[in-house]
Amino acid sequence: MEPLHYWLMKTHTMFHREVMAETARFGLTAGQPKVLECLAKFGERDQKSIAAYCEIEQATAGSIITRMEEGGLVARRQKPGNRRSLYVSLTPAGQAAAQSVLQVFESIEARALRGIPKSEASQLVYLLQTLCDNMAGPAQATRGASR
Amino acid sequence: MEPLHYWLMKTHTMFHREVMAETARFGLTAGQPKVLECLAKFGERDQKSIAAYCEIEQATAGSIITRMEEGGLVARRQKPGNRRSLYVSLTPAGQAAAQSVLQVFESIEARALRGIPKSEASQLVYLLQTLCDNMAGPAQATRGASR
DNA sequence: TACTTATAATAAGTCTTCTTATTAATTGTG
DNA sequence: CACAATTAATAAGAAGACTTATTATAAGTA
Repeated sequence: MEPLHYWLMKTHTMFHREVMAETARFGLTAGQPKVLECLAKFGERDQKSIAAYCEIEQATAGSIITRMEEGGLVARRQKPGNRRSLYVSLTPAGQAAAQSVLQVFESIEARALRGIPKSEASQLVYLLQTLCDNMAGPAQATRGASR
Repeated sequence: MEPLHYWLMKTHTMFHREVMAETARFGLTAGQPKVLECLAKFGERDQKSIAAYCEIEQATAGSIITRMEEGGLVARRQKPGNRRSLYVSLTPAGQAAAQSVLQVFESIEARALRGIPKSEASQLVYLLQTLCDNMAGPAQATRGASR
């Protein structure tokens, strides 16, 4: 049987593929759904924190946001007192797209979890979180070393 | 708390990031570890089936393999009786790289699973497989419909 | 056998992603 | 206050990923 990382990759890829199949007809491209989700959930945000949420680099976020700005989904503005950060927010068109994206996420997730008891779905999320915590930690469980 | 798909994305991204941190010093780029894993596990293979294992498109696999061929990791050849498919196999250098990749995969996976009982790790894989099956199935659980 | 359909790979174009380097602004320290 | 260090964004260049279209080969059918 294939190892854990194979299924991690496959599940993620399939989810992404389903999302794109549903959202491409709104004109969204690969990087955009997550950015829309982020802005819908947290509101106006600077590019650095959008990148962090989406698990991509700042430069990548910047180019995706530029394309979204050109497409009229988001707007960038400066806030008084901080001329360094750029704050990104949804335009009305962006809000509409974001709502569609959230619905698509929900419906695909519901479909993926079909037949799985709620307790096991929670267990799944818990395990994934634990994996992330472990990977974020020191490379070796060097018992007391690290930092 | 973030929804399932967020953790799916994050776990996958972190795993990939760790893999690249360990393999980039061998000169491997992002798409190559999975191709090496595929060839190490299954031996000589045509590009279509490599793409299927890696969950990428054929055209993408082609360009990754071209780069790997230029780097001396793999070789392409035709088999008598089939002038359509190209069969890809590891060179000695590719086999060495593949062994390193398999070790890296194993060690990161072990680290990610630190503290998680074996039974729960199996449960995790089972759940991920179920998600894949569900997503591959019909879009609506139309109770008896499908095909 | 000839024609149609299907299959494997490649080509071209766009977008995503990364890394490294640069620029501008902010913060911290002497 | 002036200078150094940090931080946010952008620029540039390479690789990966997708889509659509093309080419060559193979298979199926009339």
